[in-house]
This record gives sequence, C-alpha cells and structure tokens, in this order.
Amino acid sequence: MRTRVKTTGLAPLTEGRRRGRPRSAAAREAILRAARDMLADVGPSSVTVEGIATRAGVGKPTIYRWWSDRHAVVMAALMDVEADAPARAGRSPLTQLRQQLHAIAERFATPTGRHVTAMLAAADPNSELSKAFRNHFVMARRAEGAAFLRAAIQSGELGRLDIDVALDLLFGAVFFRLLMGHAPLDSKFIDNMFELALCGVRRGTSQQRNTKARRR
Amino acid sequence: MRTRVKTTGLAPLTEGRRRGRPRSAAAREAILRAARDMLADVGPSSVTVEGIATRAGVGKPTIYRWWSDRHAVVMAALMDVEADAPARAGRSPLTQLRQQLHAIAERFATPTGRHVTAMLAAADPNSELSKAFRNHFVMARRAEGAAFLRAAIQSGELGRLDIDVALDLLFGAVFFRLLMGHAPLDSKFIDNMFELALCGVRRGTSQQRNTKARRR
Amino acid sequence: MRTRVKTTGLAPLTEGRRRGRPRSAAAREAILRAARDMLADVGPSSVTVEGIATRAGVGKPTIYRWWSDRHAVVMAALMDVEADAPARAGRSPLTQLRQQLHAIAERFATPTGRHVTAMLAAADPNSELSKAFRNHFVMARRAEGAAFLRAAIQSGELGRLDIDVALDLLFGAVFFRLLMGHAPLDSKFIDNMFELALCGVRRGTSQQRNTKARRR
Amino acid sequence: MRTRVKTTGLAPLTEGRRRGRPRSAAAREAILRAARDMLADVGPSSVTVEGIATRAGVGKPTIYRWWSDRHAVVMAALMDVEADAPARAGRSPLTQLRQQLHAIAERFATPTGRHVTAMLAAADPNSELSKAFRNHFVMARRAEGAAFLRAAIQSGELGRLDIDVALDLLFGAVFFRLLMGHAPLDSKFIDNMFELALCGVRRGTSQQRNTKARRR
DNA sequence: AGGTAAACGAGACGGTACGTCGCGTCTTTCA
DNA sequence: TGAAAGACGCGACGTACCGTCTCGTTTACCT
Repeated sequence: MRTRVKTTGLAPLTEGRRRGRPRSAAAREAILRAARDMLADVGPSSVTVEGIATRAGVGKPTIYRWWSDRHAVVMAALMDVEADAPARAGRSPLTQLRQQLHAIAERFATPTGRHVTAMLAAADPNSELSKAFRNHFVMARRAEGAAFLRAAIQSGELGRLDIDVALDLLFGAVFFRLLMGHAPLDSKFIDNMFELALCGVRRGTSQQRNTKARRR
Repeated sequence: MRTRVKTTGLAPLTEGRRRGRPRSAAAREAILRAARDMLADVGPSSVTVEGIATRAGVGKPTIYRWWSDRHAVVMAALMDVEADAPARAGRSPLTQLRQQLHAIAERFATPTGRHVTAMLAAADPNSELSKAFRNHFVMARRAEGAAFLRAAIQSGELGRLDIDVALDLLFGAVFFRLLMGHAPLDSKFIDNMFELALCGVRRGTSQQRNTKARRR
Repeated sequence: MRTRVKTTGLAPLTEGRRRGRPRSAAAREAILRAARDMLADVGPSSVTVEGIATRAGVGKPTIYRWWSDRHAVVMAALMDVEADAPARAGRSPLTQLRQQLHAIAERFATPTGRHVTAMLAAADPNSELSKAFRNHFVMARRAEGAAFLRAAIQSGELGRLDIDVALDLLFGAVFFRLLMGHAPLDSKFIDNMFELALCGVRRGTSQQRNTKARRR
Repeated sequence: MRTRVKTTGLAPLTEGRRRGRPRSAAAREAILRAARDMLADVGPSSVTVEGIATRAGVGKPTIYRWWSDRHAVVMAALMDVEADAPARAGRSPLTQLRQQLHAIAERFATPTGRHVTAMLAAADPNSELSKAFRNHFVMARRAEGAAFLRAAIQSGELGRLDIDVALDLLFGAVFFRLLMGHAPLDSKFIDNMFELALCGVRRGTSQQRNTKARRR
C-alpha cells in the first residue's frame, strides 16, 4: 500500500521504527527552511510548493509525504519561528502581563509576523490545522496571560473580573492594530490600552500615576 | 495605446465623457452580483474569474477592464454588501455604542462576514485596494463609534479617556473573538467586555442596570 | 436597417449615390497601405485587424464596412501590389512566354511574393474571394501564357500540344520551386525547365540558340 | 530548472534514459490521434489545442511539453498520416514513375491532402519544422521519383536530361493543379502531362502510342 | 443655409483560444 | 525502499484578437 500517515509536521515520526530507509529529517528541515525563506520574500499566498521543492533541493512528493497540502507546509514553516518568550522575570504579575503584550507586539510587527496574522485570518477556521496554528501562536500566549491575571487577582493587585473577557480586550486591541494598521502599535499604545482596560478593577495607587502618564 | 485606467470598481469613470463606447455599468453590476453570489457559496479563495464571467454572462476581458486581477474583483464584490447602518435610535450615546457593537458582531458572524474578515487579513496590507477595503468595513464603523464616545464624554456619561485607545479595545475584542473563534461572540460577551473596558471611566450608576437589561 | 453591402474592396460604391456621408476612399487606402506594410514585416497570419486599424489611424468598424473579415482585408492588401505586366516586347511568342516566366519568378521571389503564395495555398479553396485571388495572381498570367502558346503554334514554332497541360507544366514548375524552396528559382532553372518541357514539340533549330543566349 | 527540450514530436526522447517519470508515449499518440480526427472534420486553422486536449483526454500542458505551439502539433498530426508508398511493382522505371504520380494525385486530392498542402504553404518557410514537413511529404516522394528517373536513363528508356528539372516539372504540375484547382487533377491529366514533359527525351516507340492516347 | 443621415475615430462588449503556472498524483531511476 | 526527478490530468490565470455594438463627431447631400 502507498498511503502513509501525514504527521502534519508536528509529531516526530514516532510509532516504533519502521522498516526500510527512514524518512530524511534533513529533507524535512530543508523544506521548512526554504519555505521560511520564501515567506520572508513574498508572503504566504505567493509561496508555491514547486518553489519550495526547488529551493530545498527536494522532490514535490517528499513534501506531500510530510504535509497534506500547500497550506499545511506554509503553516508549519510559520510555526517554526523560534519559540521566543524567554520567561520574563518581572516584578508583579500585572507588570509581567504588560511586558508580555509588549513582546507580542514587537514580535508580530515584523513582516513574518504579518504573514502569521494573515494566515490566522485566511485559513478555514474549522480545520484542525488552523486550530493548531491559532493555538500555537495566540492562544498559548493568551494562556500565559491568563496565568498572570489569576496571579494578580490572587495577590490583590486586581479586583474580581472575568478573565476571558479581560484577555480578549487586551489581546484583541493588539491584534486589531496589527491587522488594521490604522495607527502604530507602539509601546505607548500598549501601556495606555492596558491601563484603560484594567483601570476599573485596579487596586492601589499605580492607577493615578499611569493615568497621568498616558495623557498626551 | 492599449492601456486603460482600471477604476478599481470604485470611481464611476468620470473625467468628462471619454471617447468611444462607454463602459457598461450593467456589465459591472452583473459581475459584482455574480461574484457576490459565488462568495456566499464557496468562499473567497474559490471564486474564479472564469466562474464569475460565466455566471454574469460577461466576457473575461470585461472583468479585467474594470479590475486589475482576481483579488480586486473579489474585494469589490465583498465591499458591495449593503451599507446596513440601521440607524440605531438609542437613548444615551453609550447605549448606542454598545448596540453598534452588537450589530457588528451579528453582521460578521455570518459566512460572508467571515469572508470579509479573511480578506481583510489576507490582503497585501499596503495595497490601495486593501486600505480602501479595511476603511470601508471596519474603520467606518470605528468612526461611528468614535462619535458615540465623544458624545458620551460631552454628556458626562464618561470621564476623560483616549478615544483611539478605547475604540481599539472595544473593536479589537470583537474581531479577536471573530478571528480566533476560541469562544462564542455572543451578546453577553459584548456586554461584559463593554463593561470592563469602560468601567474605570464610567460616571453614575448605570453600570448595573445595563448589565441586567441586556440579558435575553 | 443597418446592413450594408460589402464591396470586397473591389467595386467603388456605385449603385446610384447614397444619402449621408460617403465612404472615405482615403480611409480605404490608408487601411490597404497599413496592411501592406504589416504584411511585409510579419507575414499574413500575423497581421491583425486591430494592428491595421491602429496603424492606419482608422476605427475597426471602418475596416469591416469595406471587407467582411480579416482574411478579406489581407487578401485585398496583397492584391493591391502594382499590376506590373511590363509589356514584354519580345521577338517570337515562345521567347515572350519564356520572358514572362522569368518575370513571374522575379516577382514572387520577394517576401511579399512568398506571402501571396502562402495565401494562395492556405485559403479555403472554394471561397469566392480565394478564387478571385488565385485568378488575379496566377490564372491571369496563365491566360497570358496561353495566348503566347497559341501564337507559337499558329506561327509554327511549336507542334500540336494540349495548351492546358503545357501551361501547368511550366507554371507548376515555377511555383513548385517557390513553395518548396529545395532549390533556387533562378533564371537558369527557368530556361532549362522551359527547354525540357517543350523540346518534344519544338520545330526548327532555335533550341540551341536560345539556351546559349540566355546564359548570363 | 523548468525548461525542457521540445522534441517537436519527431525524436523519441532517446539520449540515455532520463531521470523522473518518462513521458507518456500513450498521451502523445492520443494527442496525435485526436488532432488527426479533428483535422478531418474542420481543417487545420480550426483545430484548437483545447479541443485536442479535451478529445485526447489530456491536459493542455502535456501537449505543450511535446510541441512548442499549436502549429507544431497540427503539423505533427498531418505528418502522421500512414506512410503509404505501397511499393509499386511496375514494369519499367518510367511506368513506375508515372504510377507514383498517380498515387500522389490520389493521395492529395482528399480533404486531408488539401490540409497538408495548405500547411505546406502557410508555414514559416524557414522554420525547422516546416522544412521537415516539406521534406516528409513532398521531397521524399521527389527522391523516389529521382530514383526512377535515374533507372530510366540507365536502362536507355530516357535520354540525357537534368533530373532536378524534370522532377520539378512533373511534381510541379501535379501540385499546381492541386493548389489552383482550375482544372481536375485526374489520371488523364497526369498521363498527358507526363507525356509532354518527357516526350522530347523519350526513346523507343511508346511515345507515339501515348501521344495518341492523350488526344481528346 | 440648415437638416439630416450615413460614415467616421474610438473603444467597450461577449466570445474563443492562446500559452503559462501551480496543484496534488503518478511513475520512473538512483542510492 | 525512500527520495529526486519530473511527467501527468486538471483547471484557472491573464492576454490577444475576433467581429459587433454603441458613443459623440464630422461631412456631404438635399431640401
């Protein structure tokens, strides 16, 4: 039989040592590297399977052995950006959360970041891959953010609030600027936005300071 | 010379009566109608120029006379969705703003709405058409929202705040759920999100009342 | 009614003075001139109606007012090559015939001549226009040749022979070399061919004399 | 690299076993068969690549892998008519030559024969393909005829003559009637033409007999 | 001298076919 | 037996011309 499991480029061919020549991990890496390079040049919708194959010095069928279709390869290539988020050692949970938002903004403000955003929006929202993609890029961060928020509530920095709603406010604002591009996604915006979103449930005196700082 | 101005389907060939046979507005309409119909069926990336031409009873070159490529036609078709604006006759500016957010959520929750969102994110962010597209769909609403916010501040319903930041919080949260799909974009969410975003700058006691009133 | 007589570019719009603006003979000439120029550049199959119209500074419909389709215009343009027939003032009818063959060879050896030959062969053999074309170019010459042959028989230069057959031999040989291009269509060939074709029915001793005389 | 050798449908992809999937000879045959069928229906200028592809159950690009453009495919299809030349077992070389001319006339008098003639004349006379085409169809026969003529001279049936000139007379006459269509290309014409062309260099008594037979 | 009807240039129209590109599959040979 | 090479069927792309159809303008004739 010819059919073979597609690993979607995520799982590392476990399943207990097959017979015959093993799949070339080198080929897989070359493919991803080529795809990443091309993405940087031309954007996701202009990356072609044939282009990747040529650039990676690989046959097209080898690509299709690992991924089910063009979309999947491109997504995999985008997922492969370095794992970032080097464990911000901040003071308070709230400060850590704010720093995280800054980091995200920086990360996605690059051309590649734009491509990721584009793929996020363009893909069939119901596909398994698309979900994995969203999960990998956004929801994982959002989960981090949730931890910070919970910690802040625990520590008394914040009053009671719906964590999901708060996260969507914060992350939404960031990605909205990213997608629309109507105004710069700079650190000032993040601070202001952060402040406004949470000022109603803030405890302590940092509130006033920040509110002043925000004034233009 | 052969080259001719593409009007990007927006401008109506003004510039003072050209020579030769005028372009057929009927053909243009038929094209857009056909494109819109196909969009509803299959999604933006599966709409083909040949399909549109056939369905509209139009030659392919006529399509390319009006728009420069496939992308442009599809965008134009999506822009053509009825201008809605149901003239929310709300009480206070803040209520009106909240109702607007509900309306947007409803609108974009449809398949066509998803398509619009996909195109918004997928298109080359620097292209003229893409900007027009974003402007037409999102920024126009955002501008409406800005008016409500200003009115609310004027009327004393809200304290001082940075309007741009507030808008990106509100709209960002809506589109974030739309894109990520990690949680439902229901009216409860919108109320809660609205509440949290503005609770820090709210005046009076309307807070509790609104939250209850919105329950269905 | 809109329909109008196509004159096939031959008849000069007689039929008793129509009303309205008369057709512009200048436009007609410009069209033919443009077509002829383009023929010389690129060959019959690459001459386009749009090209002619542009080059002649004329609208396409004006072309179609005079001729029914592309083919007809091109043919008309080819027909328009000057009527030549330099009135060979030869001695004997046979010499005149031979000189005629030389003249034809010279005429058709040009690029335009090749184009004429191509059209001769390529056109639908049953169309009216195609017949007129063949008639104009080849059969008219052949008729001239027939006269020479008849005169030669009358004068006793030639014995009895089937004139049609003899003409097809002579003209066929010329056009065969023209089309096939396997060997040069030079004057030596024509002399030799002429000699061989008729040597069986020749009277007198003119045979040797002619062969020598023709040497260059 | 993407570019690939076009074999012009003549050479059989030899050159020492290429890598990758070999070109499908079956597809090539199907293409030619489809093209030949369509030629019989509609004539060379109405045969379309898309039509061939559909009829042959083949993708358009496959056609362009074998031939460079429409023209080349049609020519190849015409070349593919069965190799004929049923080895005329005649008596004398001269009789064999005459029979050959009859055979040619018969062959080219069919619609397909007309198409061949049309292509012969219409194609760019300098292209490689065009030369091959002429060679295949006409010059190969002419070479056969040359052999007959040489044999006839050797055997004393004919006196000395320029073989090239004689061949162009004979073949020219046949193709002239074919192209011009001013008179039927029947067997009587061929006999008469044959007689007249060679009567001057004929030996023996067959001359008179034939000459009488020719009279109408 | 003015009307008026046809021809004019320009160029958009519905079509058809072109030749190309990319998809995802298949069939070879090579390592 | 996996991988490179690359041909395959498919189908859409964007372009070139075809021959027809408006447009607004020009030009000669005919009151």
